[in-house]
Amino acid sequence: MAEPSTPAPSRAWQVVLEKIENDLLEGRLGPGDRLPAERELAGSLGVGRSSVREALRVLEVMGLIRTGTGSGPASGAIIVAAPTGGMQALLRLQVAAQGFPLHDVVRTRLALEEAVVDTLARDPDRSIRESRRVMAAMAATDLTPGEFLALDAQLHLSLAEASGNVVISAMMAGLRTSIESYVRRGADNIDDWDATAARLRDEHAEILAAVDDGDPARARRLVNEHISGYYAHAGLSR
Amino acid sequence: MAEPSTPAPSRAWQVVLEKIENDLLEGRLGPGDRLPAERELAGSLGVGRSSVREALRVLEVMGLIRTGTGSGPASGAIIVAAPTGGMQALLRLQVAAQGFPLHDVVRTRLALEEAVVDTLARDPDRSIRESRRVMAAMAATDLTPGEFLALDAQLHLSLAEASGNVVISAMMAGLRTSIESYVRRGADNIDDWDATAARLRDEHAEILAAVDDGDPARARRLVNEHISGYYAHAGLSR
DNA sequence: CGGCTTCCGTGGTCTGACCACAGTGTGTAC
DNA sequence: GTACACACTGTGGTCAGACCACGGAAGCCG
Repeated sequence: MAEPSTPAPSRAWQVVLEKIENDLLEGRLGPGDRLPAERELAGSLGVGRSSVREALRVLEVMGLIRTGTGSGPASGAIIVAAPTGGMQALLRLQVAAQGFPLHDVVRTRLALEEAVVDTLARDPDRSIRESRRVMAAMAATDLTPGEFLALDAQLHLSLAEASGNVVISAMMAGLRTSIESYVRRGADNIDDWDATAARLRDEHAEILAAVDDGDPARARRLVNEHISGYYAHAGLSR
Repeated sequence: MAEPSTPAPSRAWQVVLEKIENDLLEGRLGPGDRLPAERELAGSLGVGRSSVREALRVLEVMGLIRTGTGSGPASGAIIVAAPTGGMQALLRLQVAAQGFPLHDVVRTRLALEEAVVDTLARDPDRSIRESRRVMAAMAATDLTPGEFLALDAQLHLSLAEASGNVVISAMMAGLRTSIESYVRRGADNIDDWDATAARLRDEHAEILAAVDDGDPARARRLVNEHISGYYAHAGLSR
């Protein structure tokens, strides 16, 4: 069986990427560590600095490193492993390039969101205090649709974070932002916004109640109706 | 409310990325189209060619474009929107950088896999012919653990594809490869491989049967036990 | 001792120069 | 007239070198 992880790095920047990934896997690099300077990396790997920079750029956009100028501990490329940023960029671009149909994004969000409330309902130890706080903020009646939707996003994201799954949190955040502009546009299609907002508030309360009651099935059903209902109402169902 | 999509692109490569993303969103670019030449892009945007290349590198790793040398229709940067590659790279790197804990990856896979069989069981029109074909191939008794696991991955992926959700398919493929090395290593922890393989075969058959019967709940339960059972057996549960 | 200046190493960027590659066109030999 | 060989052109891939802005650190001077 061949080595799938080393498929002949024909391009110089792939050499850099691979070297860093290996250092990561072997434990030579970890969160918080600083990468060697670009010029040094280029010299030690026998490639040009521009190739190093292309690899670092990829890592930066994927949310693995953060780069800083100047000197001191905050300078250079530092492993941060911030998954959300990378997932957001990937999903946003794929949706823009029509690699990810809007409908599939919504369906995926549905699946993940159901899993989140299912987990929360099964585990009474998980704290959803942050979610309650956001929900309280949404009770204000003088919110613009934009503000309301921003809080709504925050609420759903806080639930994902409460479930304690970093991967799902990152995916949810990414899915959400990738369709953000469509959601905003969808709000314009809604005639009676106040009534819709009131309904959404009620649904949120019901979902949290189901979680508190430890009723995964009900929470699943409610969250499904909540999301698909909104998309249908905003004319985004297809 | 500010413009979240244009947060002051302080870096030159961000200008390029943003320009391409906007062209994508406005429909000026679409799958199959060719991007302007690097030198031309650099000139029209007022940035250096190296900055253009950094942006293109990001797009390439994310699976949005494919670059080719030489001349003719296959040369240059072409929009391909191949989501799987980008998702694989992202998840693999994030797991390597410990941004995504193994346990969360497995739990996410569980959630998505359950959603897949749920969808398939609810919709009798979905064809799972490919999945049956792979399952038949797995019936061979002379497979090495590596071959068996490769077919297993193929089977699960084919189910995701049968569900017709590109996003979930890409995520599943990415999650799978991101933990591939651990799965392989886990196979070594199993004493009686033949017995394990036989059990996995049975479980696959049961899952497909539940799908055929149109029983989403049973399919969910079986697929959950199938996956978490294997990880527990291989000592990867934590 | 305190404040200021200089220095140095970092990433960020641009420019120009090659190379390999693959079509295209042209010229020449037959 | 045809067919083959060659140079040409435009593409990405890469490298080297030169700046710049930034920010800490060391040294200098009052």
